[in-house]
Parts: sequence; C-alpha cells; structure tokens
Amino acid sequence: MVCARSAGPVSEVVRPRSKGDVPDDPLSRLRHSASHVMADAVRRLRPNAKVTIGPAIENGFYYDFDTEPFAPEDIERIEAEMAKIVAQNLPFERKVVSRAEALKLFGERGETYKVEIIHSIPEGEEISLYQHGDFIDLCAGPHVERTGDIKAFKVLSFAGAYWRGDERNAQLQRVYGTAFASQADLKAHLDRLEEAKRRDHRVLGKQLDLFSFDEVVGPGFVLWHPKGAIVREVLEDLIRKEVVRHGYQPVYSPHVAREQLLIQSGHMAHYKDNLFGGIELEGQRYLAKPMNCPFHIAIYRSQLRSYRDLPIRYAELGTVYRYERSGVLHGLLRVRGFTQDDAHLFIREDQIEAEMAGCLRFGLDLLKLFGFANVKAFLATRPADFMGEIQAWNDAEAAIRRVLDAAGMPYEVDEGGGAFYGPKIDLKIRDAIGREWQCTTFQLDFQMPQRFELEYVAPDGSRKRPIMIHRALFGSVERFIAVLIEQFAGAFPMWLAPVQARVITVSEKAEAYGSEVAAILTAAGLRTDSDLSADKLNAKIRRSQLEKIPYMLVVGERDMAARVVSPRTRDGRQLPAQPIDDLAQMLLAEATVPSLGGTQSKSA
RNA sequence: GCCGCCCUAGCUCAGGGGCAGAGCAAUGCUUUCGUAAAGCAUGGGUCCCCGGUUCAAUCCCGGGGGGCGGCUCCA
Repeated sequence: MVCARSAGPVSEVVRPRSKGDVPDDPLSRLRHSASHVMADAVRRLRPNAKVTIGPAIENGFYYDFDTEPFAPEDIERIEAEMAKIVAQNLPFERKVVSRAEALKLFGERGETYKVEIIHSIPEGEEISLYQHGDFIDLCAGPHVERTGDIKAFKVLSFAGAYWRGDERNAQLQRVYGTAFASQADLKAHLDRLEEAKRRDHRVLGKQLDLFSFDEVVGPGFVLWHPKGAIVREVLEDLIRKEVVRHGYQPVYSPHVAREQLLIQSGHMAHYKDNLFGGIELEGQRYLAKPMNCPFHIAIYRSQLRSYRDLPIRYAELGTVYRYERSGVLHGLLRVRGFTQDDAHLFIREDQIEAEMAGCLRFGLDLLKLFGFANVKAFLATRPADFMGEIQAWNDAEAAIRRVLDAAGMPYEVDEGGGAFYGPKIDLKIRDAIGREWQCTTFQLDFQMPQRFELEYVAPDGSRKRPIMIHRALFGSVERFIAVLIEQFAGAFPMWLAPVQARVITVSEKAEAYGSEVAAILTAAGLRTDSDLSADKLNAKIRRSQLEKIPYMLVVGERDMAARVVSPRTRDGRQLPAQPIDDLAQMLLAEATVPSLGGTQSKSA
C-alpha cells in the first residue's frame, strides 16, 4: 500500500523478553511497570484470567489476557483496583531463577502462556521475575522502584488481539492504558487524544460536507461531494501541472483488464488476496486493476525503444481497486477504490541514481507546499515473499542508500517492508499534532521489466533491459486529503478551501448588493457563495465559522452606500472595509495555487 | 476476516415488550438586525434488513448488512 498510518511500535509483542526490543527510557519503564500493576489489578478482579504479555508502547502500554471480553464499565473497575495497588506502594523486586523453577512456578499457577514463553527463551539466557505484592510476572525488566512511583495513569480501551500477533492463534483480550510522569503530562496526552478526535477526517468530512460513504454503494468506495471534489480537483490539477514541469508524460489507462495481464505481472501470484472483482465475458476473465504499472508497461512496449528515449516517465492519476478485508477499512485512509498520483519511470542502469534523486526532490518539494516539514525517510528492504534474484535486490538497496546519502537525507531501515518486486523509499510526515503518516513512496523495480521482457536498443545495437521506478507522491489522493483535513483541522488554506469567501448580508436591504458582490468575485475567479438568509448577522457569521470559510464578506447598508465590503477572517479578525476590486485582488493573491520552485528538464 | 461495542428524523443523540422523542437543520410566518445561535408555527420515521418468540417487537432471540475501537493485513 502506498501510504499507511504508522500506529507505533508494537513489534515487542513477539519476543517480549529479548533485550533491545524493550526500550529502556524512564517513561517506558514507568509504563511497563504500570502494565504489571494493571495485570495484577485484572487478576484480582478476575482470578481466572491468564496473563500473557504487557509491553510499553509509543504512547502508553497494554497487557493481553486470556479471559472473557471486557465491558466498558471494566475500565473504571480496573483503574480503581490499580489505584489501590499504587497506594500500597509495593516494591518491585527482581529475582533470577532457573528455567526449572520458572516452569514450576508458572505451571502451578496455570499460566500456560508464560510457560510457552519460557520454552521459547533461548538456553543460557537469564530468566528473571518481577514481583510486587503477590503478583509475579516473567519479565526482563527493568521497572520502577515501587508501585507508588506510578502517579498518573489511565486505562483507555479494550480490544481483541491475537496471541503472538498471529491470526491463527487464540484471540486474547487486550487492555490499553497509558501512564505519565505527572498528572499534567497525562492530561496533556488525553487532551491530544481529544484534539485528534476533533480533527478526525471522518468527522470533519461529514461536518464540512466533503465526502461520504454509502452502504448501498459499497463499503470503501468514496463519494466526493461538491466541496470535497473541489479540494481533490485543486490537488489533481496541481499534480498534473507539476508532473509535466518535471518531465513526465501524462497517460491514461482503463480500470479493468484481462486476467492475463495480471498473471504476467505477478499480481495474480503475489497479490491474489487483494484483487477485486472478476468478471467473465465471452470466455475471458477480467479484473479491476490493483495497480497501474502493468498498463504503463504495456504502453512502453507498444514500440521499440532506444537508449536515447530513456528515461521515459509516464504519469497518471490512476484509479485502482483493491479488496481490503472488511475490518480494515477506515475513512479515506483505507478504502477499496482510490486514485494514486502514480508514475512509472523506465530508465537505464546509469540513470538510477539521478532519477531516484529527482523523485526524492520532487516529493520533498511537494510536501513542503502543504507545510509538512520534518519529513523522515524509510528504506524498506526485501520481504519474505519476494520475486527475483537476491543479487538484484542487494544492488537496488545499495543504489537507494547512495541516493539518500547524497541527498543528505537521514533514514531508517524497515527490514522486509519492501514490495514483492523491489525495495523502496517511503517518506513519512508529521502532522500538526505530532502523528506520523506515510505517503510518498519510490520503488525500484528490476522484476517487472524482466517479467514483461522489456527492452531498449543500446548504442551498440544490442538489446538491454530497462529498470523501472514506481513512484507516488501523494500516495493516494484520498489518503493525502485525509491527512490534509487532519493537518489543517478542516481549515484549508485559501487556495484549497472549497468556499474561499462568503458574502454575508446584514439585512435584506443589502440583498441585491450582496448578490452583486458575490457575482463580481465569482467572475474574478474566486470560489464565492453568499448567505442572504433572513437570519441575524451573528448567526450567519457563526455558520460560516463552523464551515471554516477563510473570508466572510459582510455587506450592510453602510457598505452598500460606499460600494465597499467589510471582510472578516475565520480567525476572527475584522479587516477595514474596502472597495470590491481591491478586495478581489487581495483575495486572488492569497488564493493562488502554489507551484514548486525549480524545474527539472528531461535529460536524455 | 477475528474479538468487543454500536445502528432511532437530514445531523447529533435520548428512550425502551403496549400512541416514536429532544436539540440543531428544513419549510412557513414575524423580526430588518453590523461580526460565533432572534421568536413562533409546521412538516419530517421501514427505530439498518430478513426471520423467529410473543396477544403485541423499534426493544427479546437468530442470521445478514453497515459503522466504531483494536488485532491481523496493507503495493
């Protein structure tokens, strides 16, 4: 997938004891200790509950239990029980035991999951227990000194979770909680959660009338309402223009294709579970396309290419359909039909670094337009289910590293996170309230050209195989808009705002004048509407505020007489009244769609 | 897909085995108003769908659909 929300590290699930997996900063230590206290609390409330694991995670901790599902009321019960344990201020005591002792202890207590974990601990590794009060847990630690050190905690939610993160295993009951060094820090975090809820693109999407889903249309299929469609169009126009300025050629391809194409591309073999539809007509099977690359490849091989032609860069806002399991759909962030600002570059080997670097620069410049600083790069390497030769993978990974190094771009490595056909660079951005999102992706691909036997004619007349780069900058338009909605809390900058200015009449006496002002601004190219209703001015202002319209243009009898308009911004500033033409100029200047600085000419 | 929770007017939500509720929105009338909610009136329902239990189901039970929190997955 092109762009995924990073939910925070939970990788410690699988091997809770290995050193290195468990972060040892003071806050993680506190949270891990809090998870023990929570496990103790749950065991006090439910003596039959079996404990499993309970690590600290990015913003808190969790503990998984084998027990009956919890009910919402259990949150308070568990918190109350935890409070008692904290009040007792019990010391955390560490004890190293032999494997046999550990097995005996947890065996007697019926803690079958702990027994399983002990068996999975490598011979020779130390086995340690942590005890506070009567509660003993198998645990590498470290912990805080005493339960009383846990001063600010909260139980947040319940969820189902699979034992050892494998859906073939039993489903456990997970309890999420968080803990902080102080009540103030805890409150700040809970406030952030509230803020995130307020900014949720699904909520704002409804409030601002941007998009919807319809049960009958089908889950995961977006309906763009007029206001959302404007945002989308502005973005798509922007990318269409920039792509051409960066030496790409726009192409179009169909939404459906014969199964044969996807067999050849390897999608049928490696991507079967996500393919959508399947229609049989006149003895041929057709599928909705999950990706655009096979189509762009078909364009490439429609004629013989020369080394002089490369790089060839095809760009398309390509709509793809992927079957996503029902439980994973999430607003605009995870859908079944979406549009990628996709491109495929067909290049020679000696062009790898220049082209990857060009993609990187393009991507970074684009993100900057939306105020995303703090972009982080991730190199995703060969997955288990990979296609092709290991040597080619290693070469590609090395090339990507050189590009990142040359760009001075710090990066982290996501081992095994690559696509089945090649390694990739992903860019992650941090939004206004500190959440990380993955959007832009560049993937180097040696496999597809081989599968489709792509060629170009080299200077010596021999046939050579081009290399491909798959890249998407927004990732998917749907997801990018979701991120933007949350980033701006629905208050889009002027150039993206569905309605840029609304004319508001003070009374019906100014109705004709108000209509005239709106018409002039609309003709000037501003997205303008008007509120001529008989409501009081305050009510109209409020309504526009809630719609987060950048400019409210108040017109009353006074303005009408002087042929001026009194603007108010959505952050509550009242600007001096000004003539319509001046106002139009000011607003137009602010409404200009930005463009990227440098141009990248095509170098053949 | 899995575990849990939810689905009542356009929206947000209350209610609950026996006449279907509120606020906002909509419509009409009154008000003609200067920077975050004027007043009155009216209309509006397959209580997600299908089946079962019952004299009676929006409510209880079963199945299905959709959503939410997570898990798994995520090109």
